[in-house]
Amino acid sequence: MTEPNRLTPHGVPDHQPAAGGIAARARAAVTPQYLSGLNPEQREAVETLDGPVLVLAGAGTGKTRVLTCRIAHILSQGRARPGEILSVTFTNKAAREMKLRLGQMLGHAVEGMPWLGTFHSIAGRILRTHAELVQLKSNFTVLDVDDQIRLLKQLLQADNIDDKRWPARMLAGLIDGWKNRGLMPSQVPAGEAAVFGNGRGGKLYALYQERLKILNAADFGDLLLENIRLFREHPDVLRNYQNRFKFILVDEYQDTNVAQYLWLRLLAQAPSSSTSPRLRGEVELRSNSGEGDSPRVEPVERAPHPDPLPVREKIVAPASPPKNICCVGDDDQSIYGWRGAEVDNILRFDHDFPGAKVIRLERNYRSTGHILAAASHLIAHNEGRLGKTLRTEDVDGEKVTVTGAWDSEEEARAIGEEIEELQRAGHKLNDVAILVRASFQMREFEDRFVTLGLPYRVIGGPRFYERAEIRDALAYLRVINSPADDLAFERIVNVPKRGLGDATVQMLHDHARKRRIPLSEAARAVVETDELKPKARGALRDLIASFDRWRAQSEVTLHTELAEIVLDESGYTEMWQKDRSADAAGRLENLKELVRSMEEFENLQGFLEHISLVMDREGGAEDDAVSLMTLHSAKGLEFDNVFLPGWEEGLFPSQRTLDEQGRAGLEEERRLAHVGLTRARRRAKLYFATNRRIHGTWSTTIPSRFLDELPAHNVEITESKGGSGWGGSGGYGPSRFDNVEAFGSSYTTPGWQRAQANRARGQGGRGGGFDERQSPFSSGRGDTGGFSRTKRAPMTIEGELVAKSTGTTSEFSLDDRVFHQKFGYGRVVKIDGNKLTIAFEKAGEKKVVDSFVERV
DNA sequence: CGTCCATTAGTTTTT
DNA sequence: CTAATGGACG
Repeated sequence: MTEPNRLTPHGVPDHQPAAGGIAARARAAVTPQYLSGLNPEQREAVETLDGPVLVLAGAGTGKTRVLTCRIAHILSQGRARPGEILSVTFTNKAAREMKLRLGQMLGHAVEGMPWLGTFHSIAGRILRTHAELVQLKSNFTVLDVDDQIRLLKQLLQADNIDDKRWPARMLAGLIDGWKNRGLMPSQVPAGEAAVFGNGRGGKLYALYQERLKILNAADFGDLLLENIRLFREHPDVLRNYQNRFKFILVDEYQDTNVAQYLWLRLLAQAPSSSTSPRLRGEVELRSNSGEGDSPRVEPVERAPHPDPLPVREKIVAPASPPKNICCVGDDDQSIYGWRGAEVDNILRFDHDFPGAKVIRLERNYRSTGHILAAASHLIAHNEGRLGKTLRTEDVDGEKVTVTGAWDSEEEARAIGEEIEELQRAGHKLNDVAILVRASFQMREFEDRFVTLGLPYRVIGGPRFYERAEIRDALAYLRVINSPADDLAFERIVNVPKRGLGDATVQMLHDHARKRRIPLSEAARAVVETDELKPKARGALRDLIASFDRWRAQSEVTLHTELAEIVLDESGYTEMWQKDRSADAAGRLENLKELVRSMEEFENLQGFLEHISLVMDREGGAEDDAVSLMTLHSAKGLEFDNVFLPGWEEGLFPSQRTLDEQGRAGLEEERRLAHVGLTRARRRAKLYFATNRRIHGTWSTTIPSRFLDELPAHNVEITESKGGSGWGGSGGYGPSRFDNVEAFGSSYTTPGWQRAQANRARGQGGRGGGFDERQSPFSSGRGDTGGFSRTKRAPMTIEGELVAKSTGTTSEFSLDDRVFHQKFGYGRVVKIDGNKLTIAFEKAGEKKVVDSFVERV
């Protein structure tokens, strides 16, 4: 119906012929062609080159187009050369897409943008050029998560910390969190450092950093953090970059964490003459907290909303002309808060960059009216937002559908059938996506699709370079390239099996530590002694000889050939060829792919430097298949038909997020729902199941509150097409539980009984309706403020009761032994109306509402 | 040193 | 219920 309008909203030349470079075009017309296709707001965002600009770009409003056009504009106006534009994205995919689009727009006039890339790749690149200044060598290794954990395990062992009680994984998470917040070991608040390993968390962080330096390695967080340190300790280096970058562009600004923010801030400061007070401020800040364990002077109080750098306001004097920085983002699509992203960064942009111009892009070119209205109405329930109103000129289209299913199996069956129906109606499977909250939901769909013979592909999952076989292969190459890479050496010393087990490795470690030499060197020495059993000694000798041989060959052989030789001679390929398991063939295929991908790089060194940062596999999208992915990985994508299963309390919004992040968590979940809905161009279909198996046991669920928050006018309740259903009733709506009731007396499962009990206890006969303002189902419910609803199962946020059930006093008494679905068994220690404080045997003390526990 | 069984935990994910 | 990890045994 509206195809033409949707595809090229304003005749925007998405695939402009590459002919006649920008210069020609600029000369030819008053309005260059790349500008003529933009709407007024987009155009303003592109043409406002001076000073700070914040572009609030809602879903589907042409964000990437604005960014690329802006770059084209800067170049064609002669305001900067390609090498003077810093343009950062979060993912390689986004960076690649921008490069591609720029190429299309500019033809071959520009030989790439050297400073267009991800935060990490650009920071890493800067770091490599000045590695010595931060105690690294320019060929430092970027550790993957696996190496990181192994290194931490070693530290824990050396410190005699029970890694059962204090898992290395947890410490890795903490350190990552600190790095995300831009905190060096000395800056970690004492209280936080103490939570790990009986107060040794901070010390371990410091030890870990020390070890990294010895190993000539950096983890992902370091790429930014060490870069920040570099800039702070060496103002001359910083000034060099400040001068170089005339324009800074940032994509997905809502996802920046504190470290990225600080990094940007440093670069965005106006380049200053040598003795700028601002710069001195920066330096002093550093020298205060200095290296080693000098007393920490700078203030780091960071509650409740952490100010990344309290001294900041003094550092950046608003007086100086602000840098030309343009950040593009959408606060409503911030879904990575749990990973350290600070929505705050976008919310306070004009505070940080005084005089910033804020431009809103609100014209949506993607979705139909109903979908957009549903998404907008839903997200309007969030409090902490800058506020945008998306609008479309598209037709209303089909209403968003909500379908209830008996259980997750039926949900999968129903969606499967709908997809087949779409297929029969001539839709491409490539235009269909299923977006789930959590990956465990995918299984059911995969099972179903396999039965149906419906082609599908899973997006996301383990990344290419995270696969064991890829990391093993890389480890071999790393050892060849850098013999001191202990982590790599340790990884492959016994892969494939050579009879060099823990005992041998342990002894190598001892030796290496005593002599302060790398493992491979220790191995060389130990082989000369009789400390090892002849068998192990022989195996180790062979291995060392192999590495010597390969290293010699690497001087004269093409790196791709070398890789083949190594994989072959080490017996690694053979190991997988012998493997009879199902995925062995795929692994061999991946190894081939790895070798193929090496061709893009000059040499081994260059390949290794980039592999961990830019390697991601682009799965063959050639075949027509349904896409199956999490909501998170769907960001930035769009499909004609989007299925959104699992809209149930506890799953979506995720109870865990609510528990851990409270109100902010709920808002983030809601943004996730908003992202999900706005992925759809033509059809958005929501589902909830009444019963779902979680950790193997069935439990009854309640429709998501987000369903209630949809505007009734744009939503249609449909019947499950899955068959067995609930006796063909109207599905979701005021009557649906009644229907179930007639049906359900034959059910005797605990889950069913619990559902009955809950209903009887004044949760009402309705699990929900739509927003009452417009809801045809509403029956005088309370407010819609999100938290104090009455017909909703009580939910707790941060242990606080956010939804009251009835006002009656509790039927529980002190010391009662109770059972809670989530927390298990416990004892009542305090009663406050219907709020109980219970000491759970496993989960500790929690405040819960009485209707969620039963006496046992 | 390697294999097999038991125990345990169990969102979201980029770089 | 499953996948992954760790400990005990051969």
